[in-house]
Amino acid sequence: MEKYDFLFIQKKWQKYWEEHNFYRAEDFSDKPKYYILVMFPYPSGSGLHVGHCRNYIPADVIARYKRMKGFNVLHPIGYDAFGLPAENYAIQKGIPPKIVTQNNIKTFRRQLRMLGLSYDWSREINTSDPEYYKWTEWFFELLYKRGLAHENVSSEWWCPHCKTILANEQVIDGKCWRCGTPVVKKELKEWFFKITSYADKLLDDLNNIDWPERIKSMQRNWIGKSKGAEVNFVAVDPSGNEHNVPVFTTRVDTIFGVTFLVLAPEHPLVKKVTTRENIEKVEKYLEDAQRKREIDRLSTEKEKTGIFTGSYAINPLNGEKVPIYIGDYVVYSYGTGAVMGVPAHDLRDFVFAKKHSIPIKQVISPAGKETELNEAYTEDGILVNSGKFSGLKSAEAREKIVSYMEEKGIGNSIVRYHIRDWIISRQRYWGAPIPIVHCPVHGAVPVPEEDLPVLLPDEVDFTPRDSGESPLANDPDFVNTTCPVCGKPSERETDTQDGFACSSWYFLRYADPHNDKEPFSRDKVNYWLPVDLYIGGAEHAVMHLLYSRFYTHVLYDAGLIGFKEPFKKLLNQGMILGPDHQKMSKSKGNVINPDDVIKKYGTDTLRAYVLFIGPFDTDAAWSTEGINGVHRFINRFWNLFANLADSNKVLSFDSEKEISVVTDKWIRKITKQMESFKFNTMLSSFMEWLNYLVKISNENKDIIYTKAFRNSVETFVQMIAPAVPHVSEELWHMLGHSESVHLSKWPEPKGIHKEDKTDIIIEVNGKLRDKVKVAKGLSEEEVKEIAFASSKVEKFVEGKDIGRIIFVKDKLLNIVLKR
RNA sequence: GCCGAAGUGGCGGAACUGGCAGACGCGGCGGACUCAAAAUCCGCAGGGGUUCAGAGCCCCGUGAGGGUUCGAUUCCCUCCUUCGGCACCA
Repeated sequence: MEKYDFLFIQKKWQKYWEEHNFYRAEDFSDKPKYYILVMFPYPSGSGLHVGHCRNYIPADVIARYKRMKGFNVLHPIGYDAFGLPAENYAIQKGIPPKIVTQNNIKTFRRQLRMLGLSYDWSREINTSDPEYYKWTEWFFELLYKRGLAHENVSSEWWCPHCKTILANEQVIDGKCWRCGTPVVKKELKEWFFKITSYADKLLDDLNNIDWPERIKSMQRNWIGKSKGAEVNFVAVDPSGNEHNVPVFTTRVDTIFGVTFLVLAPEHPLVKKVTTRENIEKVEKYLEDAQRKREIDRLSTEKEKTGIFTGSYAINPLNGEKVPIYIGDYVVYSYGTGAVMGVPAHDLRDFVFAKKHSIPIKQVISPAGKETELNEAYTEDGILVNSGKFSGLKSAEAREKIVSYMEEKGIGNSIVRYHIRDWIISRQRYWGAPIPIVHCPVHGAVPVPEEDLPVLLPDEVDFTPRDSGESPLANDPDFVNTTCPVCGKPSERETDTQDGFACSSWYFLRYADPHNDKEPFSRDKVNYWLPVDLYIGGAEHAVMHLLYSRFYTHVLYDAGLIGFKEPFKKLLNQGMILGPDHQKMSKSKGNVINPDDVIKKYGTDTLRAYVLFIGPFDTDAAWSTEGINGVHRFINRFWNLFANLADSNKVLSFDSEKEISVVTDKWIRKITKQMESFKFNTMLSSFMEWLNYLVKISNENKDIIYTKAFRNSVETFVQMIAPAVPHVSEELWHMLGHSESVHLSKWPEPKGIHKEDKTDIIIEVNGKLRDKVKVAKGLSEEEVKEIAFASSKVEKFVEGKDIGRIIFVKDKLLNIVLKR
């Protein structure tokens, strides 16, 4: 018998598939389309790791399965090649990023091919290729033309290690998302994309996509919509001048309960309203607040400190005079930087009021009358002490009060968002240039479309700078140009685009990757998109996944595509942890390299193990013993099935029907598991199926020569082919087929009926007491008779009164005793 | 604090719509093969009790407590723990 030579087999079939152009996606075929996409890799120097496998292998299984089911499958791959690590590595080694990236891509390509992934390689893309980034630039201009890109001088987060400005989404816990260095504020001129004008659309359409709730809730959170009102309080400064102080509130129904006002320390009014006798204390407080912020911005200590300014403000609704405080629990960048204090109905205000002995005035009550308050009552209720609004319910009061304020010109309804515009400028070399020319006369002018792409110069010192200036600024050949409008000497924009700009549209390019006239043909994109299934890590929840949705919405509004949401269904794969249950990292020395695993066990074992390791969307630890078990499984079916290879003996036994029944059962079960992405239990099913086949062939050596057994084996091989494509292809041919198993049709159950017996569970008081094998379809009376004949049942029933009988046909009989 | 996910043997994890808890795999134990070991193959195995022993039989058991139900890992309530996210958001 032939030995299972996995390295030979995988090499042989990978070559065969490539030579015969398997897996090419056909534009506009008659078959139904299925677009399955994995988040494309960043080609780092360390190559592919097992984490990639957790995503790419299951995706490939689905792609192969869908092909067998008759779909026209698009399963593409490419490289998210612009970005800091390649550049940093390049700086370290003195090699241009372009070369570094090319080398890394070569490694990735080799490793991806080794995994036997069924990509359509003819559609491979690379975001750092001018043929690609030409269109990244083109989209920048599209956004610019649609009024969605603007330039602003502002103070934003800067990573001192990466030496670039970051978008808000890319600052995590006050640290750079890439390198973990604490960020600082830096004032620079930046380009912004107006994602804020899509906040509502991005929020609303979350309801129309099949994504994990976790990701949706993170996006909702990030967009952070809150409806409320802006109320104009009037502050009176020490010289008697009046100043307007708008405050933002979501609980305008509590407005009659305002007993103080708090300004953020940075609020410009602070200096104006502070009275002479308070000025010293206030200045000290501001200084302390400043220092505190720098020292521990992340402190969980939430003491409500504050200080009185000495001045008062008028509540425009009831004319009451309330003291103005300064407090650092008020954030200047959110809302108006000023808050009305309603201690009776807000937890923080309550604490603040207690601390500063400010009166607490109840205006909301659950029952509609004043009650004793020991803590803030933050629920909705019925208004009390609220003038003509008393007696209204909170929700109604909010509407009435807002209309009243609008009428009087003292306030209005307003919607606030947490999300801010997306800063696109990066002060780094290795990215897509921003296609803008700064003309002394015409200002920022987009580069004419026919002149795109603005090429990234090769010969340049790409070391990043602390100055906030891009390395490109030091290349006169790049910088100096003429204005596209007037021809006057002008300077190019030297910042490059955030790498996320490149990845915000790559899934569209796969539909038409070689188009040099436009980013994609509308027809092709409308044929292939939206993506039916997108698989990738959850870490991109509010970065890539939000930006891509934004681009897609913009393209829809621009009439370039016929759909608003890019990814119909999203799945997040779990992480693969080291054998020590820790995140894999070089420093911990617990990194598993796929190359080594393949050398030892072959690609099919790696694939099967990654599928078997645990539920697809949860983290799982790598186990050397675990992979051994899976390898053993593959060897076991190889050994059994290979027996049939050269034989054309055909025998016939009575037990054949049972084999067909079992085969049918597994077809149904495995298909279901495949459809619901339960790869771990799918592998278990194959193991059980094999255990059955082994068992019956141990009982009777000749059973393997029956038609039913051979059919079961062939069905097994076909169905496991998406998971372990090489060994199944080899066995399929050994079993006498000349066409690829991957071109065969996914097996359907033949509808062979199970034996007409079934196990019925007999319970007494809901406890299992006996199990009987009976003919199917027996009536309650018949089963009852059998049940009461059982000695096991009798023991529990004897001498007791029978209450009722629960009967589930062909399944269970429960005898309930009277108490 | 808020939002989300999850708690099942020694371990990873199964269980359809409320109906046999622990599939499958790992590790463990016993046996076969072998001079021996490895590999391979066959078998056992939730915990406890009863029993000389085995079969058998009984009790307990899905984070804790309560509820609904003939019957709950599954549904409801309260709580605890772990992980992930957001966080003075007014």
